[in-house]
Amino acid sequence: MKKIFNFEIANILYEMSELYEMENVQFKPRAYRRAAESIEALNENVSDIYSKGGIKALLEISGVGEAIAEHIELLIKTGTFSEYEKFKKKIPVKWDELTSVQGVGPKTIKVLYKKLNVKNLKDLERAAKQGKIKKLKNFGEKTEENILRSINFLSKSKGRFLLGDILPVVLSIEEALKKIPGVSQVTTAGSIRRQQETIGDIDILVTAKNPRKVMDIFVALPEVDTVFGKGKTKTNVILKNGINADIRVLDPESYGSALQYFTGDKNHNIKLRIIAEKKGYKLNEYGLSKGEKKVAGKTEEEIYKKLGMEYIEPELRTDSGEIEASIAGKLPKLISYNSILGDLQMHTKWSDGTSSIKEMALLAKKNGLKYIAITDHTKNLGIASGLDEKELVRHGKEIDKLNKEIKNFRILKSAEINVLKNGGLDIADSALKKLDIVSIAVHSNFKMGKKEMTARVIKAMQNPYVNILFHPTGRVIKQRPSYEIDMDEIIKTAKKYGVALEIDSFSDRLDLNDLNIKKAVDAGVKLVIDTDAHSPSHLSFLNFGVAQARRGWAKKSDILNTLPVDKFLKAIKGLKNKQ
DNA sequence: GCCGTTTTCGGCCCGACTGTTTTCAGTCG
Repeated sequence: MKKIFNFEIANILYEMSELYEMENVQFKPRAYRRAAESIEALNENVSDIYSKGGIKALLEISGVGEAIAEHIELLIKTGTFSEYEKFKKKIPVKWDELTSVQGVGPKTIKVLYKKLNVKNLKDLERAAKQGKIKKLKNFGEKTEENILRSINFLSKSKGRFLLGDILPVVLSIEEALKKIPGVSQVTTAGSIRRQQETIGDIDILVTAKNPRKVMDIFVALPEVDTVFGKGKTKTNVILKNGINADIRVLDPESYGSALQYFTGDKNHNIKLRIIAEKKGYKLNEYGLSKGEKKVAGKTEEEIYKKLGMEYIEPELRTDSGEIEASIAGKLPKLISYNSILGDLQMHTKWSDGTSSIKEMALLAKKNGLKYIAITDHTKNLGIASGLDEKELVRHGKEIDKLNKEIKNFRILKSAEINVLKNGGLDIADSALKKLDIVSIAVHSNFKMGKKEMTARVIKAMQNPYVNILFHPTGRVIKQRPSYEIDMDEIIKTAKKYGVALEIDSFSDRLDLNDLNIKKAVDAGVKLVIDTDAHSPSHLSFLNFGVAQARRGWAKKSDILNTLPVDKFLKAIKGLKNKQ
C-alpha cells in the first residue's frame, strides 16, 4: 500500500467536483468539494484514520458519506477508483493547471479540449497565442486576451503569499485610499483580517460618496499592474507583486455586513447564514433582514448580537468551533496585540545576525519592549558560526556590560542551543546553568522518522535546565514542511517537564501553528511569542506571532512574556517546580 | 452525494462581473 497524503485525496475529490460540474450534474460538485475541503483541514492522516477505524471512521469526517468513503478506501488501497478513472479517460487534461487560470472553469475546459485538444497550460497558451480561442463560438477577443494575461500572471506569482510580505503593500494602499475625499472607511477584510499565515488575495472594503472616483484612483495606484474588471461597486486588479486585489465600495448601512461577509472564511459564513435562516432571517453582504425589513448591517457587532451570538474576533472565523463557543458564550478573551513585553529569540553578529547586541537592544527598547533575550546559535551550527561554552561566557559579559549601560531595560543571557541527533545538547550543563533562559531547537537531521524525532526532542526537553523549545515543528512556510514529530507527545512532555513552547513570529515560520497552539492551550502548556529576529527590521514581526496565538485561541495568561521581566523569570522557572 | 432543532426525503449560499450575448451562462469569491 502506497502512502497517500491528505492533500492528494483532497485534490482528487476537487477534481471529481470539477468533472461533475463540467457534466452539469447537480449538487454532486458541491458534495465533493465539501469533502475535499474538510479533508484538507484535517489534522490527522486520512490513511491513519482508515487503518485505525475503517470505513466507519471515514464516515465521521464531515462531508464524507458512504459513496465518498468508499472512494477514499479505494484511493488508500489502490490509488484510484473507477469513476475517477472513467472521467480521466473521457477528459484527459491537467485539471489543476487549467483551473488555475482566471476565468477558466470546467465548462470552458470541456470546450477547449473537445474543439482544440487543449490538455494543459502549455496547450492553452499556444492555442491562445495562435488566435484559435477567439474563433470558437461563445468565445471572443477579450476571453483570449484574459487567458493570456492570466497565464502570464501565473508564471509570475505561483499561488499564495506570506502575510508578512503582503501586509506592507496593503497598508500603503489603504493609506492612499483614505486620502480620497468622500471616503470614510477603509478596511481590508478576508484572510488578511483573519491574519492567516498565507494570503490568496486582497479584499478591500470602502465606504465612499463617489464610488467611480475611488475606482479610478485605485486602478491608477502605483502598486497596480493589470486591471481585470472595473465596475461601480467592484473592481479587480493584479498588483505588481502578483497578488490579486479586489476593492468594493459600499453603502455605510451595509458596511458591517459586508465586513462580516468578506472576513469570515467560507465555512464560517455558510454556517452563519444557516443560523440566520433558522431564526427567520436572511443574511448576505448587504445586511441581516427579516422579510423586506433590514434589521442589522451597519456593524458586525449588531449582526452577531441579533443572531444571539457573542462577537467573534476575525482571527477565529474559520468554523473551527468558534460559532458553537460564541452561541454558548464561551469564547476566550484573546491576547491583545502589542501586549508582549519581552522578545525571547534574537540573533546578533555573534552568530548569524546582522547587528550588535546593543543595536538590537536599543531598537527593542524604542519599540516599547521591556526586555529581550539574546539567543545566538551554539557551536554545532557551524553555518551560523555558533558559539561554544567559552564564547558564551564572553557573550554574557558583553550583556552584563550593556545591562549597566541601558537603563529601564533588561537583556537576558540566553542561546539557541542545538538538539543533537541523540537528544543531547551541544552545550554542557555547566554552561547552561549560567544562562538566564535556556532555549533549544532542532537544526539538523530533519529527515528522521516520527518516533525517533519525537524521542530525540523529548529527551532534550527533559534536561533540567531547558526552559523553551523553539519552533517546535521546524516548518518553513512555502519552503519545507514540518519534520515528522508527534506534537501531542511534545505537548505532554512540555507540561510534565515544565518547558514552554515557542510561537516563532518570523513571517515564514509561524511555528507553532494555530492548531498546535490550541492544543497546547487546552493542555495548560505555557507559550512564549518572539520574533527570531536576525536583523533590526525583523523586530516588526512580533504581532504576527500574536495573531497566530489569537488564531490558536490563546489568552494573555497563556503567554508568559506578557509578564514583566521578574515575574516572567519566576513564572518560567516555576514551571519546573510543578513537576 | 450529503445531511437532519427545516425533513431518513428533499433540499442544497448567493450576488457581482464579464463577455458574448440580445437575455444569459460561466466564473469567482
